[in-house]
Amino acid sequence: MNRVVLVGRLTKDPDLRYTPNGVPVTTFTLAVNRTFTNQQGEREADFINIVVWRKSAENAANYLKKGSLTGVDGRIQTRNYDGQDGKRVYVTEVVAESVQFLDTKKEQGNYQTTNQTNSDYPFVNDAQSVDIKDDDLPF
Amino acid sequence: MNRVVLVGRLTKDPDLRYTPNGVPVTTFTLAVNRTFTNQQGEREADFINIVVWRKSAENAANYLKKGSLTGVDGRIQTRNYDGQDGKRVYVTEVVAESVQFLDTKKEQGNYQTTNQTNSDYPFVNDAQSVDIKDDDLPF
Amino acid sequence: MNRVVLVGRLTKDPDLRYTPNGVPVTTFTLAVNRTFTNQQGEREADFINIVVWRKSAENAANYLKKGSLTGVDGRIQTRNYDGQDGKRVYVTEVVAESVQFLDTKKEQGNYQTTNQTNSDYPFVNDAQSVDIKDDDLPF
Amino acid sequence: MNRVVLVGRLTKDPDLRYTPNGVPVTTFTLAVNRTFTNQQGEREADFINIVVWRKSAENAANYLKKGSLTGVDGRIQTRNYDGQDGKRVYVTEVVAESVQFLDTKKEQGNYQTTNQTNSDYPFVNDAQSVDIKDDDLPF
DNA sequence: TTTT
DNA sequence: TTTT
Repeated sequence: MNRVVLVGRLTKDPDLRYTPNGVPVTTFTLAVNRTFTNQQGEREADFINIVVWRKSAENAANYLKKGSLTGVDGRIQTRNYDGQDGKRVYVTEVVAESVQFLDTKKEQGNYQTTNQTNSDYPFVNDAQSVDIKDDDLPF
Repeated sequence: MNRVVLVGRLTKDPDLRYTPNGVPVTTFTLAVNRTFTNQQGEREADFINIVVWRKSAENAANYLKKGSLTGVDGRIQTRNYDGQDGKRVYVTEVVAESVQFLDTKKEQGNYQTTNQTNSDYPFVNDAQSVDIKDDDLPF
Repeated sequence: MNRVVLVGRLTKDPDLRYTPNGVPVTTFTLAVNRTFTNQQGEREADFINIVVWRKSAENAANYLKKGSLTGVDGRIQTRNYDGQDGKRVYVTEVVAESVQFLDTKKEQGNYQTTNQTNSDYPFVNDAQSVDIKDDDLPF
Repeated sequence: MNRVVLVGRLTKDPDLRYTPNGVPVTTFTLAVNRTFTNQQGEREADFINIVVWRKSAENAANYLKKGSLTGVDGRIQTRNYDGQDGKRVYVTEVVAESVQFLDTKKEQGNYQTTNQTNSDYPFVNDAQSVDIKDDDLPF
């Protein structure tokens, strides 16, 4: 059981790339405002890295931009790789299964489904079946 | 909106500490098994760092140990601090609002509530009202 | 563990009432659009009844209206009572712990915390400590 | 956005049926203990109806029984039909996308994915693509 | 640095 | 009894 739901705004425009096998992957950071204030009475935010695969990746890249109010439904993923300085780098990010565009009049959503092979299927998802090379991911 | 629900097992015994003002804080890592297998047909896990505050921190330290099946309901928090090598360190972790012990017969739960001041309350929570010094946190 | 997160639109203006002891309670129905289409290629919705207590109830009544895009974080509650025709009526609804207004520029949120006694506290919540008489609830 | 996560115990053995087109569907009720107590100091539960489709339906029927500790990840669905007394009946239930068996040593999970047609796929899901006749559902 |  |  690993479930995450977030609503926040993109800190920058989304970043669409392709894996060596041509699978689209979009990354962006969501700023999610906290519901409480800190000692100084300020409302802070958490900055959460999001990864979206396949058709949803292309939709996110097309419809989202810096500042877009966005809902994300997905799961937390951890991975690690060797940094350029030789030390191990640990990454925690959210793999989106669904991205909802909340700024538009019709708040259109994109759903993906897990481990999909048949890609002419309308709701495509997750792409854990695809090799994720660390350097394909911009985070 | 920032919501996380996890079920997994502790990778080690939990670690209970106290802030300078005496607030209990427990940390542990949850291994959450994935529902799908990788290229080699193996089932992998995500390793997610959890922070629990106040009464729930003490309960978690008392009732959980390495391997305990545990449910966590909380939110993702990001923070950063200057590492000993001078580079900025970015941390993503889950602040638990509720921890449920799933191994025991009665799967007893602990609920905390946010920004609580009155601590003789049975379900105490979150402690964002408390100064969190980075070096109080073991992650 | 009982967690619900929804984003949808109010089907009507919210309904604010008070319990006999003067506790505010607001109810409304959220239309949550599905991510998939039915046999006829239409996109349907689920219509989910929401209950909000205390300070958040008053905020919801002030800031929300028919059509407002709204996020809800809460839990599923079931209860039953004897209907006027003598048969038992079973109700399933969502008790909101947090309501987020997604239409406004600052998408202001309201957080409540559970079983709160001290009510001059900024984030008040849930009111399970309060007697809920069935006929105080409009559903 | 419509997400539900529950952990609870089956109130009875699960009920496996098949739609006219042969699609397996299992239903059961989860008793989810509340984290707080009522006026009398008792800990109550919510009783939530769950619907599981396809492969997960068969797995749930095989592995779960009355009392099984079970995690459910899914979405709230509302529907209505004409009751035998001529009045409209309104139903709120949770359609499970994933069911996790928490009693077993390996807490095996079952994942489904949405709107799947190709059923030799390992993680099959949701079956909203399938006609749901109201009288196929025991609730 | 990882659990069953 | 349903929203955009």
